[in-house]
Amino acid sequence: MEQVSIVGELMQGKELAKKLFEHLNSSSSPSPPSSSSSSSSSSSSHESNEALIEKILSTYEKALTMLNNTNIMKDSSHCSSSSLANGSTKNEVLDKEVVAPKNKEVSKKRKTMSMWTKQVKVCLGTAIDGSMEDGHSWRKYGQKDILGAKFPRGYYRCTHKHVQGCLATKQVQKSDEDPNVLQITYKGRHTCIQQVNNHLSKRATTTATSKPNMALLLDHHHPQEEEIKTEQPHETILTFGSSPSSSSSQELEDKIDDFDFDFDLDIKENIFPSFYFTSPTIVSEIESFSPEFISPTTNSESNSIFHFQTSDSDFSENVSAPTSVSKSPIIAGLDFHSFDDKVDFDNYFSMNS
DNA sequence: TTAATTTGACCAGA
DNA sequence: TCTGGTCAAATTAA
Repeated sequence: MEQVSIVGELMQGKELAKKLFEHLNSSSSPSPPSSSSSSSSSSSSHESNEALIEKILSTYEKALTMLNNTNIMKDSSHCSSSSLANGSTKNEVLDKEVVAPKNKEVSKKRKTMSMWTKQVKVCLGTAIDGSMEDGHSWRKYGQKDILGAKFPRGYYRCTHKHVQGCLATKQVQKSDEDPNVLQITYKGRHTCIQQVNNHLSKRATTTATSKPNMALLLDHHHPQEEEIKTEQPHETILTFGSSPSSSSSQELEDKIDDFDFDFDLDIKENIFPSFYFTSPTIVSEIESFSPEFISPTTNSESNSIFHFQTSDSDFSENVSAPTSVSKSPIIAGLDFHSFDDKVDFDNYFSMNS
Protein backbone atom coordinates (compact mmCIF):
# COMPACT_ATOMS: atom_id res chain seq x y z
CA MET A 1 0.00 0.00 0.00
CA GLU A 2 1.83 3.01 1.20
CA GLN A 3 5.03 1.12 1.50
CA VAL A 4 5.86 1.62 -2.11
CA SER A 5 5.50 5.34 -1.87
CA ILE A 6 7.43 5.42 1.33
CA VAL A 7 10.27 3.58 -0.25
CA GLY A 8 9.96 5.88 -3.19
CA GLU A 9 10.27 8.88 -1.01
CA LEU A 10 13.26 7.44 0.72
CA MET A 11 14.86 6.60 -2.58
CA GLN A 12 14.29 10.11 -3.71
CA GLY A 13 15.82 11.37 -0.57
CA LYS A 14 18.82 9.25 -1.18
CA GLU A 15 19.21 10.58 -4.68
CA LEU A 16 18.98 14.10 -3.43
CA ALA A 17 21.51 13.37 -0.78
CA LYS A 18 23.80 12.01 -3.44
CA LYS A 19 23.41 15.17 -5.40
CA LEU A 20 24.16 17.21 -2.40
CA PHE A 21 27.17 15.11 -1.70
CA GLU A 22 28.47 15.60 -5.22
CA HIS A 23 27.65 19.21 -5.03
CA LEU A 24 29.63 19.64 -1.91
CA ASN A 25 32.51 17.71 -3.29
CA SER A 26 32.62 19.67 -6.48
CA SER A 27 32.30 22.99 -4.79
CA SER A 28 34.81 22.34 -2.09
CA SER A 29 38.05 24.12 -2.42
CA PRO A 30 41.40 22.34 -2.09
CA SER A 31 41.66 23.55 1.42
CA PRO A 32 38.70 22.27 3.33
CA PRO A 33 36.52 24.96 4.68
CA SER A 34 36.45 25.41 8.35
CA SER A 35 33.29 25.23 10.27
CA SER A 36 33.23 28.91 10.71
CA SER A 37 34.22 29.95 7.27
CA SER A 38 32.27 27.56 5.17
CA SER A 39 29.64 30.14 4.58
CA SER A 40 32.13 32.02 2.52
CA SER A 41 31.56 29.74 -0.40
CA SER A 42 29.64 31.09 -3.28
CA SER A 43 26.16 32.08 -2.42
CA SER A 44 24.66 30.30 -5.36
CA SER A 45 26.26 27.08 -4.35
CA HIS A 46 25.09 27.64 -0.88
CA GLU A 47 21.60 28.24 -2.02
CA SER A 48 21.44 25.18 -4.15
CA ASN A 49 22.76 23.13 -1.31
CA GLU A 50 20.10 24.56 0.85
CA ALA A 51 17.50 23.73 -1.70
CA LEU A 52 18.74 20.18 -1.87
CA ILE A 53 18.65 19.89 1.83
CA GLU A 54 15.12 21.15 1.90
CA LYS A 55 14.14 18.62 -0.71
CA ILE A 56 15.77 15.86 1.19
CA LEU A 57 13.99 16.86 4.30
CA SER A 58 10.77 17.06 2.45
CA THR A 59 11.08 13.57 1.08
CA TYR A 60 11.99 12.13 4.40
CA GLU A 61 9.22 13.97 6.06
CA LYS A 62 6.74 12.59 3.62
CA ALA A 63 7.98 9.09 4.13
CA LEU A 64 7.96 9.40 7.83
CA THR A 65 4.58 10.97 7.87
CA MET A 66 3.29 8.04 5.93
CA LEU A 67 4.86 5.76 8.43
CA ASN A 68 3.36 7.74 11.18
CA ASN A 69 -0.08 7.59 9.73
CA THR A 70 0.03 3.87 9.47
CA ASN A 71 1.52 3.25 12.78
CA ILE A 72 0.02 5.03 15.67
CA MET A 73 0.86 3.79 19.04
CA LYS A 74 1.56 0.35 17.85
CA ASP A 75 3.55 -0.66 20.75
CA SER A 76 4.00 1.05 23.99
CA SER A 77 3.75 -1.87 26.24
CA HIS A 78 6.77 -3.98 25.73
CA CYS A 79 9.48 -3.23 28.08
CA SER A 80 12.60 -5.06 27.38
CA SER A 81 15.24 -4.95 29.96
CA SER A 82 18.02 -4.76 27.56
CA SER A 83 21.32 -4.95 29.17
CA LEU A 84 24.13 -2.80 28.23
CA ALA A 85 26.78 -4.27 26.18
CA ASN A 86 29.59 -3.72 28.51
CA GLY A 87 27.55 -4.22 31.59
CA SER A 88 29.57 -1.72 33.43
CA THR A 89 27.07 0.95 33.77
CA LYS A 90 24.83 1.54 36.64
CA ASN A 91 21.98 2.63 34.56
CA GLU A 92 20.08 0.54 32.25
CA VAL A 93 17.74 1.28 29.50
CA LEU A 94 14.42 -0.16 30.15
CA ASP A 95 12.69 1.16 27.20
CA LYS A 96 13.00 4.01 24.90
CA GLU A 97 10.44 6.32 23.58
CA VAL A 98 7.92 4.38 25.45
CA VAL A 99 5.31 6.98 25.26
CA ALA A 100 4.32 8.54 22.04
CA PRO A 101 4.76 12.23 21.82
CA LYS A 102 2.16 14.19 23.53
CA ASN A 103 1.53 17.18 21.48
CA LYS A 104 -1.07 18.53 23.70
CA GLU A 105 -0.43 22.05 24.59
CA VAL A 106 0.52 21.92 28.16
CA SER A 107 0.25 25.53 28.95
CA LYS A 108 0.49 28.89 27.42
CA LYS A 109 4.05 29.19 28.44
CA ARG A 110 5.10 26.15 26.56
CA LYS A 111 2.32 25.75 24.13
CA THR A 112 4.51 24.83 21.20
CA MET A 113 6.67 22.38 23.00
CA SER A 114 6.54 18.84 21.90
CA MET A 115 6.91 16.19 24.49
CA TRP A 116 8.24 12.75 24.52
CA THR A 117 8.97 10.40 27.28
CA LYS A 118 11.42 7.72 27.95
CA GLN A 119 11.74 5.33 30.78
CA VAL A 120 15.05 4.51 32.23
CA LYS A 121 15.69 1.77 34.64
CA VAL A 122 18.15 2.67 37.29
CA CYS A 123 19.78 0.85 40.08
CA LEU A 124 18.52 1.18 43.55
CA GLY A 125 19.87 4.19 45.23
CA THR A 126 20.09 6.22 42.12
CA ALA A 127 18.62 9.50 43.05
CA ILE A 128 15.92 11.07 41.10
CA ASP A 129 18.17 13.86 40.30
CA GLY A 130 18.05 13.84 36.59
CA SER A 131 21.76 13.72 36.57
CA MET A 132 21.98 10.72 34.42
CA GLU A 133 24.05 11.59 31.49
CA ASP A 134 22.05 12.17 28.39
CA GLY A 135 24.40 14.38 26.58
CA HIS A 136 23.08 17.61 27.93
CA SER A 137 23.75 19.68 30.90
CA TRP A 138 20.64 20.28 32.89
CA ARG A 139 19.86 22.50 35.77
CA LYS A 140 17.15 21.68 38.17
CA TYR A 141 14.75 24.51 38.65
CA GLY A 142 11.95 22.95 40.56
CA GLN A 143 10.38 19.98 42.15
CA LYS A 144 6.76 19.28 42.76
CA ASP A 145 4.71 16.66 44.38
CA ILE A 146 2.36 15.40 41.80
CA LEU A 147 -1.14 14.47 42.69
CA GLY A 148 -1.51 10.74 42.77
CA ALA A 149 2.14 10.12 42.33
CA LYS A 150 4.25 8.60 44.99
CA PHE A 151 7.33 10.47 44.06
CA PRO A 152 7.93 14.10 43.32
CA ARG A 153 8.68 15.32 39.88
CA GLY A 154 11.86 17.16 39.20
CA TYR A 155 12.00 19.91 36.66
CA TYR A 156 15.11 20.55 34.70
CA ARG A 157 16.04 23.06 32.08
CA CYS A 158 18.99 23.34 29.83
CA THR A 159 21.95 24.95 31.52
CA HIS A 160 22.31 27.25 28.54
CA LYS A 161 18.83 28.58 28.77
CA HIS A 162 19.77 32.05 29.79
CA VAL A 163 22.94 32.28 27.81
CA GLN A 164 21.67 30.91 24.55
CA GLY A 165 17.98 30.83 25.01
CA CYS A 166 17.80 27.10 24.83
CA LEU A 167 14.29 26.12 25.79
CA ALA A 168 14.77 22.45 26.29
CA THR A 169 13.40 21.13 29.53
CA LYS A 170 12.83 17.77 31.00
CA GLN A 171 10.89 16.31 33.85
CA VAL A 172 12.13 13.39 35.83
CA GLN A 173 9.90 11.29 37.96
CA LYS A 174 10.11 7.91 39.48
CA SER A 175 7.60 5.45 38.33
CA ASP A 176 4.97 4.56 40.84
CA GLU A 177 5.03 0.96 39.83
CA ASP A 178 8.73 0.56 39.81
CA PRO A 179 10.86 3.05 41.70
CA ASN A 180 13.78 1.81 39.70
CA VAL A 181 12.27 3.28 36.62
CA LEU A 182 12.59 6.90 35.88
CA GLN A 183 10.13 8.51 33.60
CA ILE A 184 11.82 11.31 31.82
CA THR A 185 9.76 13.64 29.78
CA TYR A 186 11.53 15.95 27.44
CA LYS A 187 10.04 19.15 26.22
CA GLY A 188 11.33 21.41 23.61
CA ARG A 189 14.48 21.09 21.71
CA HIS A 190 17.99 22.13 22.39
CA THR A 191 19.04 25.17 20.51
CA CYS A 192 22.17 25.79 22.43
CA ILE A 193 25.14 26.03 20.17
CA GLN A 194 27.47 24.51 22.64
CA GLN A 195 25.45 21.42 22.35
CA VAL A 196 25.98 21.32 18.64
CA ASN A 197 29.62 21.98 18.96
CA ASN A 198 29.95 19.20 21.42
CA HIS A 199 28.51 16.91 18.86
CA LEU A 200 30.87 18.02 16.27
CA SER A 201 33.95 17.97 18.32
CA LYS A 202 33.21 14.60 19.72
CA ARG A 203 32.28 13.25 16.41
CA ALA A 204 35.29 14.79 14.86
CA THR A 205 37.37 12.85 17.26
CA THR A 206 35.50 9.75 16.50
CA THR A 207 35.72 10.21 12.82
CA ALA A 208 39.36 10.90 12.95
CA THR A 209 40.09 7.77 14.82
CA SER A 210 37.74 5.45 13.16
CA LYS A 211 37.94 5.44 9.49
CA PRO A 212 35.05 3.61 7.99
CA ASN A 213 31.51 3.76 9.08
CA MET A 214 31.64 0.28 10.33
CA ALA A 215 34.24 1.35 12.75
CA LEU A 216 31.74 3.70 14.14
CA LEU A 217 29.45 0.87 14.72
CA LEU A 218 31.48 -0.77 17.30
CA ASP A 219 33.16 1.85 19.25
CA HIS A 220 32.26 4.36 21.84
CA HIS A 221 30.45 2.64 24.47
CA HIS A 222 30.29 5.30 27.02
CA PRO A 223 28.73 3.73 30.00
CA GLN A 224 27.04 6.80 31.23
CA GLU A 225 25.63 7.58 27.91
CA GLU A 226 24.26 4.20 27.31
CA GLU A 227 20.99 5.14 28.59
CA ILE A 228 19.40 7.31 26.11
CA LYS A 229 19.90 10.09 23.87
CA THR A 230 16.54 10.62 22.58
CA GLU A 231 15.14 13.73 21.45
CA GLN A 232 13.70 15.87 19.77
CA PRO A 233 10.56 17.37 18.55
CA HIS A 234 10.07 17.44 14.88
CA GLU A 235 11.36 20.89 14.54
CA THR A 236 14.76 19.56 15.26
CA ILE A 237 15.06 17.47 12.23
CA LEU A 238 18.08 19.23 11.15
CA THR A 239 19.99 21.30 13.49
CA PHE A 240 19.72 23.99 10.97
CA GLY A 241 16.20 23.06 10.29
CA SER A 242 12.86 24.55 10.59
CA SER A 243 12.60 25.16 14.20
CA PRO A 244 10.19 27.91 14.81
CA SER A 245 12.38 29.07 17.57
CA SER A 246 15.43 29.30 15.44
CA SER A 247 14.13 30.95 12.41
CA SER A 248 16.43 33.87 12.35
CA SER A 249 18.64 33.99 9.37
CA GLN A 250 21.70 34.23 11.49
CA GLU A 251 20.87 31.11 13.37
CA LEU A 252 20.09 29.38 10.19
CA GLU A 253 23.36 30.43 8.77
CA ASP A 254 25.24 29.32 11.79
CA LYS A 255 23.63 26.00 11.69
CA ILE A 256 24.23 25.59 8.05
CA ASP A 257 27.84 26.26 8.81
CA ASP A 258 27.71 23.46 11.27
CA PHE A 259 26.20 21.33 8.66
CA ASP A 260 29.00 22.09 6.29
CA PHE A 261 31.37 21.12 8.94
CA ASP A 262 29.61 17.88 9.26
CA PHE A 263 30.05 17.15 5.70
CA ASP A 264 33.69 17.85 5.96
CA LEU A 265 34.00 15.28 8.61
CA ASP A 266 31.61 12.69 7.62
CA ILE A 267 30.67 12.90 4.05
CA LYS A 268 33.88 13.71 2.43
CA GLU A 269 35.60 10.98 4.23
CA ASN A 270 33.10 8.28 4.22
CA ILE A 271 29.72 9.02 2.91
CA PHE A 272 27.13 9.83 5.44
CA PRO A 273 27.29 8.50 8.85
CA SER A 274 24.53 6.22 9.68
CA PHE A 275 21.56 6.84 11.77
CA TYR A 276 19.25 4.67 13.63
CA PHE A 277 15.74 4.85 14.71
CA THR A 278 14.97 4.65 18.31
CA SER A 279 11.29 4.56 18.30
CA PRO A 280 9.93 1.08 18.58
CA THR A 281 7.04 2.13 16.49
CA ILE A 282 9.28 3.08 13.67
CA VAL A 283 11.22 -0.04 13.99
CA SER A 284 8.31 -2.32 14.03
CA GLU A 285 6.77 -0.52 11.16
CA ILE A 286 9.83 -0.79 9.07
CA GLU A 287 10.37 -4.34 9.98
CA SER A 288 6.87 -5.07 8.96
CA PHE A 289 7.65 -3.97 5.49
CA SER A 290 9.72 -6.88 4.72
CA PRO A 291 12.13 -9.08 6.50
CA GLU A 292 14.70 -8.13 3.97
CA PHE A 293 14.00 -4.52 4.23
CA ILE A 294 15.97 -4.25 7.32
CA SER A 295 18.30 -6.60 8.90
CA PRO A 296 17.33 -6.44 12.48
CA THR A 297 19.71 -6.25 15.25
CA THR A 298 21.20 -9.49 16.19
CA ASN A 299 21.02 -8.73 19.80
CA SER A 300 18.26 -10.79 21.17
CA GLU A 301 17.83 -8.76 24.23
CA SER A 302 17.24 -5.54 22.56
CA ASN A 303 13.90 -6.21 21.13
CA SER A 304 12.43 -2.86 21.61
CA ILE A 305 14.92 -0.87 19.74
CA PHE A 306 16.21 -1.19 16.31
CA HIS A 307 19.41 0.57 15.63
CA PHE A 308 20.42 1.25 12.17
CA GLN A 309 23.76 1.84 13.51
CA THR A 310 25.35 2.37 16.74
CA SER A 311 27.89 4.91 16.25
CA ASP A 312 29.11 7.75 18.22
CA SER A 313 27.26 7.64 21.42
CA ASP A 314 27.88 11.29 21.78
CA PHE A 315 25.24 12.05 19.35
CA SER A 316 23.68 13.35 22.42
CA GLU A 317 20.16 14.34 22.08
CA ASN A 318 19.25 13.40 18.66
CA VAL A 319 19.70 9.75 18.80
CA SER A 320 19.08 7.13 21.25
CA ALA A 321 22.15 5.53 22.49
CA PRO A 322 22.13 1.89 21.75
CA THR A 323 21.81 -0.64 24.40
CA SER A 324 23.66 -3.01 22.28
CA VAL A 325 25.74 -2.97 19.27
CA SER A 326 24.02 -3.65 16.07
CA LYS A 327 25.28 -3.70 12.61
CA SER A 328 24.50 -1.14 10.09
CA PRO A 329 21.71 -2.47 8.05
CA ILE A 330 21.08 -1.92 4.46
CA ILE A 331 17.62 -0.78 3.76
CA ALA A 332 16.15 -1.91 0.53
CA GLY A 333 19.52 -1.76 -1.00
CA LEU A 334 20.10 1.68 0.19
CA ASP A 335 23.18 2.45 1.95
CA PHE A 336 20.98 4.32 4.23
CA HIS A 337 23.27 6.81 5.63
CA SER A 338 22.04 10.07 6.74
CA PHE A 339 23.27 13.23 8.18
CA ASP A 340 24.22 11.88 11.41
CA ASP A 341 22.70 13.65 14.31
CA LYS A 342 21.62 16.41 12.07
CA VAL A 343 18.80 14.35 10.86
CA ASP A 344 16.64 12.96 13.49
CA PHE A 345 14.34 10.55 11.86
CA ASP A 346 13.04 9.39 15.09
CA ASN A 347 11.89 12.76 16.09
CA TYR A 348 10.68 13.37 12.69
CA PHE A 349 8.56 10.37 12.96
CA SER A 350 7.32 10.71 16.42
CA MET A 351 6.79 14.36 16.51
CA ASN A 352 4.98 14.99 13.34
CA SER A 353 1.70 16.44 14.20
C1' DT B 1 33.37 33.26 44.23
C1' DT B 2 30.63 30.94 41.17
C1' DA B 3 27.46 27.52 39.98
C1' DA B 4 23.95 24.33 41.24
C1' DT B 5 20.14 22.90 44.14
C1' DT B 6 16.24 23.55 47.18
C1' DT B 7 11.87 25.19 48.11
C1' DG B 8 8.06 28.28 48.77
C1' DA B 9 5.49 31.51 46.00
C1' DC B 10 3.37 32.77 41.92
C1' DC B 11 1.00 32.12 37.46
C1' DA B 12 -2.04 30.20 34.08
C1' DG B 13 -4.98 26.59 32.37
C1' DA B 14 -8.55 23.31 33.33
C1' DT C 1 -10.23 26.36 43.10
C1' DC C 2 -6.94 22.95 42.04
C1' DT C 3 -2.94 21.50 39.81
C1' DG C 4 1.22 21.55 37.12
C1' DG C 5 4.90 24.40 35.66
C1' DT C 6 8.07 28.09 36.49
C1' DC C 7 10.41 31.71 39.07
C1' DA C 8 13.60 33.39 42.24
C1' DA C 9 15.62 33.96 46.81
C1' DA C 10 18.05 31.24 50.02
C1' DT C 11 21.08 27.64 50.68
C1' DT C 12 24.64 24.41 49.54
C1' DA C 13 28.45 22.62 46.96
C1' DA C 14 32.58 22.95 44.24
